[in-house]
Amino acid sequence: MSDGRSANPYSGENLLFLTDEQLRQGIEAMFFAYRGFTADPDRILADMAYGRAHHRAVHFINRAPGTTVNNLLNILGVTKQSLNRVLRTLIADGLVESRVGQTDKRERHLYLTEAGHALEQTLSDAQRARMRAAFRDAGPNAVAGFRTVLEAMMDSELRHAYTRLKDAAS
Amino acid sequence: MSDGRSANPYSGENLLFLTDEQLRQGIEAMFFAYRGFTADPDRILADMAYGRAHHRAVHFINRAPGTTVNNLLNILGVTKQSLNRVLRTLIADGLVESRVGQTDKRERHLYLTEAGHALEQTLSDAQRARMRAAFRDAGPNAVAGFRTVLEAMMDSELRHAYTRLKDAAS
DNA sequence: AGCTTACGTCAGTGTTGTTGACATTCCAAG
DNA sequence: CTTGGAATGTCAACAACACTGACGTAAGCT
Repeated sequence: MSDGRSANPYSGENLLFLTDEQLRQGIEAMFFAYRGFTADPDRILADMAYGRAHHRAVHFINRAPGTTVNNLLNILGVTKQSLNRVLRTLIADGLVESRVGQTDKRERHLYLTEAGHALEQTLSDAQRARMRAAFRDAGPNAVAGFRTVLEAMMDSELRHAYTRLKDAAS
Repeated sequence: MSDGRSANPYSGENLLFLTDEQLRQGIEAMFFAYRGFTADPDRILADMAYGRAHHRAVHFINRAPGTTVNNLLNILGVTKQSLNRVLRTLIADGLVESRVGQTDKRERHLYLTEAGHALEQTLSDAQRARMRAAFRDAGPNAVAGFRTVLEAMMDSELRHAYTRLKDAAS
């Protein structure tokens, strides 16, 4: 356990927060919390013919309107075939619009329709409500720590994708 | 947004951490971080005939040796048919042992075999390594906040399951 | 004896991931 | 200018893993 890094500001007894038992509790907290995190949208989606994959697609198309399929692929981390099945149903149902690229006609730019925005609102309202309650209960200091740890846990490519989205919103 | 709870210690401009944009960033952080969280075990499991479901089962059997099938069902939040498929392969491959209950012979108590422990070690070593790096980078204060928010995000039943596991380890 | 509980299993279905094959479009080398 | 390769996106088939529903067995409880 003690790796003896002298550059680390937390030394000696303060390293107790890095014991295997602490890490295991962090792992389990992550597991149980993620279940809660997806529970509300999942309940809403269960009534429709959609699943979690549709939610993710709708979320990120709303977040970055006009994004290409390839771009969305990198963010979601699935194969293009997998994403395509989801997009096909969303387009067929009139929730997403796919426009051929102006400069590069190979690209498809994705936009939410009115109905798509409505679904996105419904889903993210539910998810934000839980997040808001958790944030409020925990307080701003805990929220800052929450985000610091999560960012440190991401793969570096995903952290960049996350940062780009974050910065684009400002 | 402003719910005007006077019992809340964070008021006025401090509520900025509860804006929709902040919540959205929390949601995205959760999404990307969870991908990182499962990436390492997934890579290991991909080479075997196992998946994430096997990992979860092995993790919690290791965590609570002798647990019953029903108990595991509640923790994992899947149907018995779903869990059974996983358990059957784990037992057939000699990673998990199922013992008929002493007092109640209807129950099956689950234990990891030597080989089961070996797999659990491999998987949780990989997962803990990432968690440890994230915790160390973020520092103990952030880690405390991380766990506070995650606990607040759980469903209450799951929070109880989580707390029981946590307390049982002390 | 009859009801409930715990567990296992078979059959069928849906979502979501995968690989393989293919069409279209762009671009650059010859 | 043509041709070959790279990039983008679509269609088809398959695997993993969740779900529901129905049924069977053994054991405990009233």
